[in-house]
Amino acid sequence: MRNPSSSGAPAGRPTPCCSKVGIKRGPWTPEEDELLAKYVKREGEGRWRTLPKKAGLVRCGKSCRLRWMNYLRPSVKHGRINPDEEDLILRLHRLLGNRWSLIAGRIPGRTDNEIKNYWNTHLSKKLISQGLDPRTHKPLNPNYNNPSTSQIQNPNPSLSEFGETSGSTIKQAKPTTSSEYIPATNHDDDENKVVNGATNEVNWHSFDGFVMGSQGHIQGYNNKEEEEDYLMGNYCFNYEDTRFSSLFMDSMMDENGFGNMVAPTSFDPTLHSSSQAFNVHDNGTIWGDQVLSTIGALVDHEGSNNILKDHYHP
DNA sequence: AAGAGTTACAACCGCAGAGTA
DNA sequence: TTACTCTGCGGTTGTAACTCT
Repeated sequence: MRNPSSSGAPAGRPTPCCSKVGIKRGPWTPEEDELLAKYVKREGEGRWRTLPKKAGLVRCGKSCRLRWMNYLRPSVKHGRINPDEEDLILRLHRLLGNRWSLIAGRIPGRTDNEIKNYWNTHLSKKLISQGLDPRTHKPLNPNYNNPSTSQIQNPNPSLSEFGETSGSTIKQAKPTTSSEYIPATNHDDDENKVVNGATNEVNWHSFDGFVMGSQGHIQGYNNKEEEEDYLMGNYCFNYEDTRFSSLFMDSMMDENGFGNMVAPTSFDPTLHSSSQAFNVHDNGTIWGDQVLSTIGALVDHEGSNNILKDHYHP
């Protein structure tokens, strides 16, 4: 926390906006929070510069906005970041870098500030301890042999980076690149099988390569109808507890982000609303439209890789 | 028990882009 | 086109809380 009694900028630096005489700084009191929350609920967000005076606060607009966005907003989720969220942060960071607002926009209830803090205090150190550069997610030392990852058999390095072993033998989706992509319509193709090593249960990659899972478990069809829908090209994800699985992300990415991306062949968002397409718990994991927007972001981010767009809008 | 060291995170800063007159 | 304001972003700081010695 900053010292509430401190005021003004250090000598030699431009005067910050909050350094005006009489403008309060530092931690917010419950009374201030209440004033701000009441005002924003009544008048809505925006016009931050004039808000403090109207709300009866002795703060600068910037400070008010920050307090609202990062703490008071009803949609802000308080509490520890769970392992699923952590996994998603890692993967999104690998794709997007330090674009905290973009990352936060895809993790419900979490703010960019919170994610940035969590990254700086936890995840960057975690990657370093695994011998990975937290900026690039690549090995700091190419010769580094991380004992915790060296036994992972999965050919996709991103699986092992985050300790995701799950006890299953996972057959990698076809190593397809955007230029190589061939619509996979033959669902008898063993390449799309996922075999659970413990149970011998066989499931199929959804999206012809993506696996939608539940808390790291690999899921297949819930019933015969789903299987038939899938085979008919009408497949729709409607699991009760479908997560934005890390396997799903893995199957979209290689260490460069997109080289292993596989376009869907049987999923058409124009046929299924996103909420129908992905039915996800509200416990901090991803909703359907966010899955789709994430996919969109992945594609938009690179610009050069339009396989999903092309597939949806040929 | 106490001081030193470390961690977590709220809050501040400067900058850049968008919008507007 | 330019100048100005507003908003949002990412980097950084400072301190309360916690852990270690």
